[in-house]
Amino acid sequence: MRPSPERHGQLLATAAEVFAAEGYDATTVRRIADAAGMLAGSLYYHFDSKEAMLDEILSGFLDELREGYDAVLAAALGPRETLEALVTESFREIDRHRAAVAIYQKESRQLAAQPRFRHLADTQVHFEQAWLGTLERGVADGVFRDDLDIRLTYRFVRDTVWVAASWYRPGGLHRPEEIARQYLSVVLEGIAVPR
Amino acid sequence: MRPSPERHGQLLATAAEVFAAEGYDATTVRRIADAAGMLAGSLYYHFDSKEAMLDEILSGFLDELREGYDAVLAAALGPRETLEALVTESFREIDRHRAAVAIYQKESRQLAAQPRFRHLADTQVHFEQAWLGTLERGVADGVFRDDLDIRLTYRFVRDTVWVAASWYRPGGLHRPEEIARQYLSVVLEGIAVPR
DNA sequence: CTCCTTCCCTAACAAGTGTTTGGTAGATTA
DNA sequence: TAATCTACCAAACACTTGTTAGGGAAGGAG
Repeated sequence: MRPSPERHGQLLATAAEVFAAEGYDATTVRRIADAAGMLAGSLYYHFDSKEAMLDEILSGFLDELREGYDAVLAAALGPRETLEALVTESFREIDRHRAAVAIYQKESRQLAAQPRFRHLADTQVHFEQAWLGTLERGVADGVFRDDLDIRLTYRFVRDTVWVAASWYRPGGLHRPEEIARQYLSVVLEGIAVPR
Repeated sequence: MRPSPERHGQLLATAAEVFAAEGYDATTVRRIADAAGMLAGSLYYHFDSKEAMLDEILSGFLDELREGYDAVLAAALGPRETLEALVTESFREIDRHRAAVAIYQKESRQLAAQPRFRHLADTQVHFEQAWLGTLERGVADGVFRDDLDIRLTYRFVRDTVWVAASWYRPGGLHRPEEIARQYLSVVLEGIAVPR
C-alpha cells in the first residue's frame, strides 16, 4: 500500500524509456512490465494507471523546466544573453530528461486536448511567453532583426530545440553545452558566409 | 471487388486527416469509418488493412517529394541556390500533403523498424544525401561556414523544415513560399543584427 | 425483366487491451 | 515466535481492437 520512492522512480524511468521508444499508445502495460521484469498487474501496486505514469513522467520534466526558465528570466539579462541562456537550459533538460522530452514532443499536442492533461496547455503558454517576450525585447532593443515574423521565428527556435531530443543520445559525441553553442551560432549568425 | 479510384482517394484523404489529428496507433478503424460516414467493416471493401492505408498515404507523399528533390538536384544549381530550392520544395510539399507529412514526422522512426515499412529507411538515406551533399558542396565552395558540425547543421535544417507540418494550416496567414523565404532568411543570415 | 457490378451493412470473430481481486513469499517489526 | 508490511504473482474481468463473411440495396447493361 505504500511503495518505496526508489522503486517508484526506477519503474517510472523504465516506463519513460519504453514510451519514448515505441510511443505511448503503442506501448502496452505488459511491455513495460516485461522491461521491468515483472507482470502487468504488479505495476498497479506502484501506479494507479497507465495514464498516471505518463502524467508523472511529463510533470517531472515540465516542473523542472519551468524552474529553469524562471531562473533565467529572473537573472534579467539582455535579450541576446537571455536567448542564449534559454537555449542552453533547454539542451541541459534534454540531456537530463531525454525520454520525457521525446514523449512530450510527440504526444503533447493530443494530450493537451484531454481534460486530465489540461495543465500541459497552461505550461505551453508560459513557455511561449518566455520565448516570445525575449524575442520582442530583442527586436525593440535592436539586437534581433525586425524584418522577421516574430511568431514564425519563435516556432523555428522552439521546434529545433526540442526535436533534438529525438536524435540526442546522452554520453554521445556532443555535450549539451556544445550543441547549444553550435545551435545558437546557427540561429544567431546563420549558416551563410556573409558576402 | 473493383472500387473506384475517386472514392479510394477520398477515403484515403479522410484517413490521413484522422491519423494526423489523433495519431496512427490511437486511431481506430471505426473512427475513420465514422469520419467517412460508414461502418468499420465497409472500409475493407476499399483497403486490405489499416496498415495498407498508412502505407499508401506515406508513399504518395514520399514518391512526390523524391521526384521534387531529384528535379532540384538535376538543375545543377550552386549550393546556396540548391539549398533554397530544396527548402522551398519542402514547404510546397507540406502545403500539398500536410496530413501525410505530419504523420511521417511522428511515426517514421518507429515505422522504419518494421519490415513492411523498410522502404522508409531507404528514402530517408536518399533525402539525407541530398541535404548533406548540398551542405558539403557549399562549405567546399566557401558559401557556407566551415566552422559548423555539418551533421548537426543538417539535422537543424531538416527538423525545422518538417516540423512546420505540425502547425501549418493551408489557407492560413502564410503561403508556403513566404514561409520558405523567411525560414531561409533565418537559416542563412541568422536572427541577430550583425554588430 | 434479369444479371451483374458497386458499395455498403449486419453480425460476428479471435486476439489483445487496461485493470482488479485475492493470494503469498520474504523481510521487518514487536 | 507472532504479526505486519512490502512487493510481487496468478488468474481473471469487461471491453476494444482489426478483420472477415454473407447479404442486400441501387443502378446500369443485356
